[in-house]
Amino acid sequence: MGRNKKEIIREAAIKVMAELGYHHSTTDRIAQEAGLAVGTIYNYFGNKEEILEYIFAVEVEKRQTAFEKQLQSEKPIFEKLEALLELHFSEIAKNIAAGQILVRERQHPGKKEANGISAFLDGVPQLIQALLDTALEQGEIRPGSTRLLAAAIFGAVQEVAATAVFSQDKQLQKEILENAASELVHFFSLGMKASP
Amino acid sequence: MGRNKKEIIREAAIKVMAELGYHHSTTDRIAQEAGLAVGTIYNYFGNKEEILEYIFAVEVEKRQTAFEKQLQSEKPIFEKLEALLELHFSEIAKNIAAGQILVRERQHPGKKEANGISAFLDGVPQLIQALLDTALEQGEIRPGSTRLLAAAIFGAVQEVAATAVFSQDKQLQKEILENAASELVHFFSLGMKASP
Amino acid sequence: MGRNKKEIIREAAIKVMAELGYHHSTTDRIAQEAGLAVGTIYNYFGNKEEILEYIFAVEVEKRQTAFEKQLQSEKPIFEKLEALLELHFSEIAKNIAAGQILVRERQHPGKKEANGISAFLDGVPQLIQALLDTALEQGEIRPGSTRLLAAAIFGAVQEVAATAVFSQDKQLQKEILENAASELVHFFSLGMKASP
Amino acid sequence: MGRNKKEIIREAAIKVMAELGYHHSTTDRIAQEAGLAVGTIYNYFGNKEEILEYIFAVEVEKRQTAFEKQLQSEKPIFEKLEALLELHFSEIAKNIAAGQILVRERQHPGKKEANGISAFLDGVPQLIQALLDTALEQGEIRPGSTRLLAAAIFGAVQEVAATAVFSQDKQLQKEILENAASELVHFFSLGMKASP
DNA sequence: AATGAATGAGCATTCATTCAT
DNA sequence: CATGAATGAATGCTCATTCAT
Repeated sequence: MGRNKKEIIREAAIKVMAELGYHHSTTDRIAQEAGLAVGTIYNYFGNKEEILEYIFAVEVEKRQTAFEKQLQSEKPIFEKLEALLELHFSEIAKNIAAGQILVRERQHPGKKEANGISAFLDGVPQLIQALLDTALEQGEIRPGSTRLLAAAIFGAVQEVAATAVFSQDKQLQKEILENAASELVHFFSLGMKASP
Repeated sequence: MGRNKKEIIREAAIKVMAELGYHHSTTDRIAQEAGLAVGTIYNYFGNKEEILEYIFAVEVEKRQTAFEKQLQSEKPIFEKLEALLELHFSEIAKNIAAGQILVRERQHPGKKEANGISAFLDGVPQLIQALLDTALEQGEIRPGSTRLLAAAIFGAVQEVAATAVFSQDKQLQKEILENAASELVHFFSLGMKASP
Repeated sequence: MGRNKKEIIREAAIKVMAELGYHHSTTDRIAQEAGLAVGTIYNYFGNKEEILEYIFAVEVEKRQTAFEKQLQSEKPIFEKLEALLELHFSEIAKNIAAGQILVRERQHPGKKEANGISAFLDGVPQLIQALLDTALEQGEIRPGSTRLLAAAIFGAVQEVAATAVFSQDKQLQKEILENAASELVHFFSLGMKASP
Repeated sequence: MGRNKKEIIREAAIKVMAELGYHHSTTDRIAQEAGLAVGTIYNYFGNKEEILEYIFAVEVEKRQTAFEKQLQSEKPIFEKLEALLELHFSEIAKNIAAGQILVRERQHPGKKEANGISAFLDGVPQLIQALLDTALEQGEIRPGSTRLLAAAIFGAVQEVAATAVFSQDKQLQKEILENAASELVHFFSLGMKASP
């Protein structure tokens, strides 16, 4: 029951924050969207920021297990990566508004403690780096700074997702989200250069 | 004189916004940092957001001519790209605070008209795409969605820059900024895959 | 049973209000301290203020009978007074927290009807005045405004009690509470002036 | 000019807080009473509590110099005391509303640092005690706990003032305020007891 | 009677912007 | 042009009270 209410608030907040951005989203507006009184929000969240953190946390959790599964699998790195991106983009396709938030909000006002936001913005790059480190040991990828590469990959994925979720053209949006995983992995593995 | 004042405000705003983020930066604080009265700011900018736009606009302008020069040159695409990134990262190295803003602020609350912010966030990917389109025609790169690739490249660059400018480790920061251009272009051209 | 619950709430409220003051004491906090649900409080009290009134009322009642007894006794005024203060300070010593409330809270936001609070803040001075009026008739005390003297005495007692109950030094607290009655009566009867 | 504005706010706040009590006084209401915008209040005070502190501080200051003068004079203790009370009650007579606040508000939520409120509630009793200590050394008063006596005197004065300022009967109010000083000092020096 | 989730009026405080000097 | 005091709409959050279960 309580879970249900918290869920209602999360969904309302996603709708509102996707539309207005975190800073222009008021707690009153979120409450209204949720069909609840403002006070009710504060029975489930300590403050406005915690709502955003929770939105991130839920999205992170959705990807978490998949991530761990792939990390431990024996598949070649690029297959792992593609599986992860496939999941990521399909989740975004299922919830464009959440995708907009994931891609646009960057509040780390102090970056205190581990919260859902830094779990995503900092945690995901770290996981990617772990993936690359393993691949490097296995000789699957060329030598290079896995830290830098992980950042590059994360950024690339985020920006492609951003392009999709903020696209006005719904057809284009769908296309990008469907093809992004394979196109990006292709790009990440072989680069853009035409074969000689 | 006027130009000078506007410049003073821009620099003060960069300092403040880099530290506090756009939303937590007050006009009073910026005025204080600039050694001016708040009112004076409004003689040079219509409102707070215009300051941010101007910060972006100036950074865009710094890269503009270089971009156009490269677009028209006959060099191979990856040399062009590397030249551009070299410039970009060296500019960031010269002004870390400005880099933090470039990389963190994403206010398109309506994305009204063309402003300095969208000139960067939307314009740069478009320019990259133009670059790729030309390269594609020349057969320098494999077929593929240049739009998606352009977004990926822009995102990768932004995130690597973010890693650098928010790094506490100044030595690491310097390293990343120095090597990012060549490492990224290498990555973009040939991918990560180990050669067989 | 019901009586018991009301008592539990009163005691919890004393603990909380002594610590936080009336205005910073929340009904939730009181309920928690009482081991009850907030709603339950409202089965025994109409609103938060009534709890405070009840606290005062109970303390007043404890002193009431003693007061009446003394009023009707034939003892000299200062013996009566000392007996009353003795009772008062020993009650406070038995329940410091209640004493803190008695001494610190002064909500007469309208002073509507007769409630426990005004029964204490207004009633006690009136009773003292009655005592003095009798003594005056008997020629036990000098002529003078008994209203003013009653107020002075009440205020003096309250402030001495305040000094004690808010003292950090538990030893000092005990000392004050033990000696206050006799010292104050001495003071009230003969004043401070050194005998010639 | 600024001084003037702060003064206007202080006076408005006295009016409002005397009527409604500190906790029921809203900043909006104070601003309205002052003929200013709420924001303006915050140009002169950090928060609502500081207004109350300032009210106390100003009242304290009015009595400060007189206090110091009397402390250093050679007059007999009871003359000093009477002079002080004379001042105190005449100040209250000049500003009944301020007197109501002085007598009713007891916010020491933490009693952090020295503020105007504790300067009054704690400071004045200490000053009285210092006065008594000197008198004791001089043999002007009987031996006894000057701490307790100081508290008693302070409380007596406060309560008599309270009786006056909250009296509906304006004539009575005037009378009390006029006679309080001499009546109280008489009481303090010789007590109430009828001479044998 | 007991519960405690839901309520929403209420309020302190912030801060971009204005404009008289 | 420069100033900075004044403005007041906007907003996050609290908490006494209610009421369906």
